[in-house]
Order: sequence, then structure tokens, then C-alpha cells
Amino acid sequence: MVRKTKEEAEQTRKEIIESARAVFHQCGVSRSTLEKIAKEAGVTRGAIYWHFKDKAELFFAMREDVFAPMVERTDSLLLSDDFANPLDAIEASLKEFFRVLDDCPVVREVFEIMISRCEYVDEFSAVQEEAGRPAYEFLEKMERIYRKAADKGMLRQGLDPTAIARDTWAFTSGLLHLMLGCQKGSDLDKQIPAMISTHMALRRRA
Amino acid sequence: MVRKTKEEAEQTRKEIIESARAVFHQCGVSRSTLEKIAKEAGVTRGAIYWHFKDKAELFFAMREDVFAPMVERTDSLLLSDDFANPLDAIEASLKEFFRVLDDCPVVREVFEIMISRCEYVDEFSAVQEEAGRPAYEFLEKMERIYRKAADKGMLRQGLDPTAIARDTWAFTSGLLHLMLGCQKGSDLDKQIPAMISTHMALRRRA
DNA sequence: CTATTTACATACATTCATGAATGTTTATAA
DNA sequence: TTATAAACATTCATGAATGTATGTAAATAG
Repeated sequence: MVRKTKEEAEQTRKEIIESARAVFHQCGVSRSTLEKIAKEAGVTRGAIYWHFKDKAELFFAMREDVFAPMVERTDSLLLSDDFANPLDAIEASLKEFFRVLDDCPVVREVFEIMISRCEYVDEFSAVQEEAGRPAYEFLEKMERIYRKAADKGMLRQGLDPTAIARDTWAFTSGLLHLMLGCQKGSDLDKQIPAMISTHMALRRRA
Repeated sequence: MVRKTKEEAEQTRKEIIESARAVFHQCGVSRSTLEKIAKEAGVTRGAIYWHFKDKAELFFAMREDVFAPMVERTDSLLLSDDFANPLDAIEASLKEFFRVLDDCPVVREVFEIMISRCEYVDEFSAVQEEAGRPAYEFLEKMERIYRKAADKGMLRQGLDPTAIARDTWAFTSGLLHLMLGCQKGSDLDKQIPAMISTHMALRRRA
């Protein structure tokens, strides 16, 4: 039985991506053979080669599925007008980001793959650059919002918006890596909201 | 010409490690074949198998060569008695860490390999755990020193040593990852000392 | 209704990469 | 001085993994 309908084909495409995520997460990207992924998805390598040019393209597709919604989600909080204090927008956005990471296994797995189960060389160095752009955009957003907070007088005296934006930038990156890196026996997950609160409290007006 | 003297053998061992670092950095660990590494070192795979059980063991050796001196170096500053203010010890230690990373290519390459050119699965998941321990020890040290600073009255009012230790922990991890990840065209390197100063200034008594 | 694609499965050729086995000198210990 | 073992080089067998080429049945366009 071959030649499925268009919707069925789209479904197998999704199943291949799901399987790729599972196998990537378990074996690491380089040790994940297309045969394993195909078997996990209940298809043959032929199906994968039909939908994707090679493993790299499959990897990109898997990543994009998760990244875009994530950025949109956090940005909507970051740029929301519902917060009188811009610092509250930052705090809410950061907490939302890590909350999703904490209780959405799909998202978490993709981030774990990207952080500790992929080697960024050759075809994959492009991924690293693409992941670097959102990071820099995050920095710019932080700077803008901290400046707005300063204008509104919500920032603690003597703080430079650019400088503390960089501090928040590094803090967020580090939190992400620590959460996904040293997960095992640690109860870090539960302390993250408090850590974010502490971080923001450092820059609130007394 | 075979059967070198003991010192010569030790020398080729070191050359193998050097070559492994170069090849790991260029190709990523999984795509680094022992043949490539051997050729780079001017030996054959036989030599590598003589000195190391397999690629993983070679990887561990390469890592250990760089890590231990690094921890010792930063710890000596961190636990030094030369600083009247414990916060100065932290600041000096962090700056020293990133200074070495910045102008010692060997150290930088090893960290880059560990962060973005290695997949932490199977044999290598042990590496991640070993790298996680120093991270937790760093957290504990931070906590102790911040507490000491609090006792001496050098800490800004209302700050909890444990909480800001975690903040510094995440900050440092993030700085490391940002520095090694998004290196390319950014001038991040030059801003790192200022970022550390800013970070510490946030917790100094006004 | 049939011609053409689509959406795969199957088969094949080729290319590494590994680990072990074995060979070969030569330092070194006795 | 010689036996032993160190420090490699060479060779071999084997097992993936990849990409491509080809087969094929069913959906769909006309």
C-alpha cells in the first residue's frame, strides 16, 4: 500500500519529525541513523528521503517546529501593554519561558538536543548562527525595555539599562544551560521562578 | 624506527592529545576519526590505540589536561586572603577565568569542544556529569563567600547570600556559553570584564 | 477513464570507521 | 648479553551508514 493521500503524507511527515526528536534525544544527532528514525516512525528510509533531503534538513524542520512558537509566546508577554511596570513584563516573560520548558516535554527535548546532543560543525554550524540571532534579539529587547523602565522611574538609581540588560542576557542563557545540563538529581526546576524573582528584584527601585 | 624512549613516548602522547584537540575542534568529536587525528599527529592509529583505549578515553585525557589547572587557578583567587572584601575575590576570580579563556587558545578550544562540538550521550554522558560537579561546587563556593561578605557587612541590604549566589551561578554559566557560542562578529569578549563589574556592583553596599 | 505523479519501499554500490591481530624494531632490565 | 616487553606500524575482517537508483501501487488531474 503506497501513494497515500495528501493529508496522510503530511501525517507521516510529522511522525518522522516526532521519531527524529525521540531518536536524536536518545542517541545524539550524529549517532542517530536514518534507519533508526525510520523504524521508530514505522516507515523506511525511503520515506524520510522523500520528505527531507538529508538528516540536517530533518533536524532543521524539527527545530523550527518548536522554536518559532516559543519566541512568539514569550515576545507577546514581553511586549504586552498589560504591565504597568516593564520589569514585570520581563519577569513574566522569563517565567513563562521556563515554565513551558519545564512542563512541555517536546519543547524540552528539542532544547536538550540543541544544547547537549548536537555538534555544531559543517552543516550544523548554520543552526548555531540561527540560534544566535534570537539570542541577540533578546539582548536588544531587554535593553529597550530596561530603558523604558528607567524612563518611567521604575529602575533602581544608578543602573545603566544597557549594562543590566547584558546581565539579564547572561543570566537567562545560564539558567537555560544549567537547567538542561545538570538536570538529574537537582531540584533546580522548582527554584527557577524564585531565581528569576531574585534577579529582577536586584534592579527594582527600593 | 619504533620503540622510542620513555620521554619520547610521553611526547607522542602529548602530540596525540594536541592533534585530537585540533581535529575535535574542527570536525566535532563524532566526525573526528582516529585516522584523522593520527595523521595530524604524524603517527598511525596504532599509536593512538597504544596510548588510549578508544576515542572517549582520548577525549577525557584532553579535557582533564585543561580543566584541573583552570579550577585550581580560579579557586586560588576565590579563596585568597588578599582581598579585604570577599566580593573583590569573586570579581577577580571571574575576571581571571574569562581572561584565560580569552587569551589562551588551547583552553578556549577545549571549552568550545565541550560546549558545542560534543554530544553528551552514552560514554560521554559521564563527561557531562563530571562537568556538572564543578558547576555545583562553584555554586557552593559562591554561597559561602557571599555569606562571608554579608557577615562583614559588605553586601547590600536585604540581599540573601544563597539567592544571589544562584544568580551569579547562572550569570557565569551564561557568560561562558554566550562567549563561546555566538563568538563570530561580536565584540562580546571585550565587554566581559565590564559585565562582571556590573554584575558585582549590583550586590555591593551603596 | 487513463496518464501521470505522488508517496513511498526495496535493492544496490560505495565509502568509511572501528577493533583486533599481527609484525617490527629497539630500549631496557637482569 | 640476551630476553623481554615497550612503542608503535601494518594489515585484515567486519559492520554500519549513506545516497542513489529503481520498483510500484494508488491518488489525482484532465
